[in-house]
Amino acid sequence: MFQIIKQEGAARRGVFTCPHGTVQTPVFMNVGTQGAIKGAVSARDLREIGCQVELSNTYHLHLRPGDEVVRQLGGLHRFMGWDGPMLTDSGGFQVFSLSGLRKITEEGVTFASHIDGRRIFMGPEESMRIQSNLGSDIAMAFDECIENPSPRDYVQRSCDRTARWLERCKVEHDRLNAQPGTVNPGQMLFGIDQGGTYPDIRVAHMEQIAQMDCDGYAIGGLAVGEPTEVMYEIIEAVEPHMPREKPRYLMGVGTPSNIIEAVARGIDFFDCVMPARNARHGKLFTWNGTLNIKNERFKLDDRPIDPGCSCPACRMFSRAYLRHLFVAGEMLAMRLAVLHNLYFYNELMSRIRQALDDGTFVQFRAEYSGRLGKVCEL
RNA sequence: GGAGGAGUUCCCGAGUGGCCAAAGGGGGCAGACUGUAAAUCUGUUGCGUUUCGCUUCGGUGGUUCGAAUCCACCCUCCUCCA
Repeated sequence: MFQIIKQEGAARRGVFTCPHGTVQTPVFMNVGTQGAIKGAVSARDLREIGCQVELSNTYHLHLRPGDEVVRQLGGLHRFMGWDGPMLTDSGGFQVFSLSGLRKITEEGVTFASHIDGRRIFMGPEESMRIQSNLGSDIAMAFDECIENPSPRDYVQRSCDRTARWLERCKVEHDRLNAQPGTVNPGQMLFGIDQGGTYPDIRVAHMEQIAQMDCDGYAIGGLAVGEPTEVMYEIIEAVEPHMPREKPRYLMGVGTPSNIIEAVARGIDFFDCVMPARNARHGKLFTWNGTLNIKNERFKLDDRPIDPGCSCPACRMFSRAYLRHLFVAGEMLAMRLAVLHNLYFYNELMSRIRQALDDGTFVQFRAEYSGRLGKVCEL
């Protein structure tokens, strides 16, 4: 399933095989929560911007249009027109992001739908059932993404519960895969490490779930307000306890610099809403740092966003034109910006893989880790 | 020609004696955003030597301790009647 073809320090260059194709790692998964990348980007665009894995969300698709609807239409791949690898997040992040609208018990989580307030119960079994109906290649375990900061005793209790939930996920997942008529019987399951900023809880939880033979392991609950250095320390603490031969996924991270640093610490999979959301808000990534395309300084700038980029936006349009589209509130502004930022992220991963192939990742990291987070002055 | 009404900061628009450098919107400028309740949110928007000073509410003059606010004249615009 997962083959490591090269290693440089803790960094790994691998190939992961899914029912819908192989994935070259390290990889960034493009987030299309409701079956679409926000900003008018379709599955058709994903190929052009170098997307390998598309990510969608269990909670959101369960509410709309309903996972049963998606199942009847042949699964999410067919529904949204994406035939490549796909991961579905479990709804565990919504336990965090919709914290004002839910109640947690041992059984699971009761949400008040953010759309109409309707009560939605989701536990490990429900999350697995929904993800099975969606037919993704990788299902994520149903967890609680714990807010930061949280008291130690709460984090401990939550992690214990998340571990019990994983056992239930595993049982239900295996049962559903074995059932006749399952949309994607080859669907895999990734477990998720939690533990807030407490290294010992993190490690103990990781050791516990590592024994459950998941297809991959994720570190969740990071980049939720803790300092970046703390995030790196947690990754360093947990990484040695993650199974070597299985893919590692750092959930919801992050900035280009975060990704480079996490690859250096042994992570293979990433996802983040940042490139898409920032793009919609006019903040663009370039190889010389970030820029806010809405800034007045681009009013007469006839150059592309990034001269070194060959995304659909940079191939045809100037900064001045893009700025105009943003200021004028044209939809095209967002679409072009999102295409650019996602292209950039996918290209970033491609260059990371190339550096690992060439054995030059150390140099790559030294050159770009700091630079990509700075403001682009050019 | 007659009768009414109106001129406020970049724009629209509140304010009818001191708590007003002046509400609220818009526009402008800038910032935030990390498993997406986000095409969202925040800050700022007269000048300066910034717990204070200066200039500003069509113009000029006046009343008053104090005027965007009251008075006189003037300028401009709008509506109705002839």
